[in-house]
Amino acid sequence: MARKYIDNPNACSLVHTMNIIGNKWKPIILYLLSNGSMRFGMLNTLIPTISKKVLTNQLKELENDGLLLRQSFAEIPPRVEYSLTEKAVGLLPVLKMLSDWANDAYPEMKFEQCRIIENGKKLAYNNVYKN
Amino acid sequence: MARKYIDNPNACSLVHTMNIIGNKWKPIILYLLSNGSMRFGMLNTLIPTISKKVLTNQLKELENDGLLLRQSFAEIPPRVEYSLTEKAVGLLPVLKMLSDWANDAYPEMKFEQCRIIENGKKLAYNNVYKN
DNA sequence: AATAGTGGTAACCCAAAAGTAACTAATGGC
DNA sequence: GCCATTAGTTACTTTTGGGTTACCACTATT
Repeated sequence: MARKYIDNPNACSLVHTMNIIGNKWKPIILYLLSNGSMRFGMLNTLIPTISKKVLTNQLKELENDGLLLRQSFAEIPPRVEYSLTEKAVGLLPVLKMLSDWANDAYPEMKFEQCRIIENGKKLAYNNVYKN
Repeated sequence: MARKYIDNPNACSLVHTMNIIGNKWKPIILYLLSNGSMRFGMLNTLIPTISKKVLTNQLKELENDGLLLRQSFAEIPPRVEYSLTEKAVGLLPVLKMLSDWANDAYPEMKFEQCRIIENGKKLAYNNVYKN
């Protein structure tokens, strides 16, 4: 009687990956931070539809999972910089592949080019997220 | 005054990808089906912790997004076979990279090897999911 | 004296996702 | 005549994720 093997050596780690980044906001956060470190308020501005509470929460979880580095400066008003860890940097090419896949698999969707411009101090990215 | 560009040409398609596969069950379903087509009951058995209602739902969504092919045979008792579309096959290497990344980034987790064995007709995979 | 600016937190609410248990249709086998 | 079998569905409950508003601490600026 023949044996049939169903082999998923990767299913469990895949589940883990999805637990870490498979939600509404985290891939975007990682993508934004791939441009370099960024302050909390900047992230909040660049993702205008996220609430502060949720952004705080996502950042905390990403930090706990070792994907983000959080640097808090003792200044007034406060300044907190978030940046990617090595782990997270290793994930970027895969995220790129995921988005490339979508562009390829759903050409009819013509995904927007999310180019966001900061001009000078604050006004420019204000302009952008107002649009 | 220097302009600073924050470029995410991929953010939107990435969001789309996450909407399609970024949840608890879908990557596992795709991974299981990468071994070939499979019946509803088999999927239900191999993912013992999913409820039938949710499995039905996930399969329906995957089918609607063009990742799964559903073949229903007019037999009694009913037989329904699910298999991957070309789109989904194109996604497999990326899923592989995601799981490889987790294995690499979290070596301390020592993810289980999810090897599931079907022996003959039914008993074997019964044995497996009972464990 | 008042206000703006920053990175949060606390209390509360809501909708969507997921889980549970019972039920169905149609047939073959006992 | 009765049960097992399969791929669901239905109705109901629970859990989760996310959203909203208000508030705080501390200082520089007006």
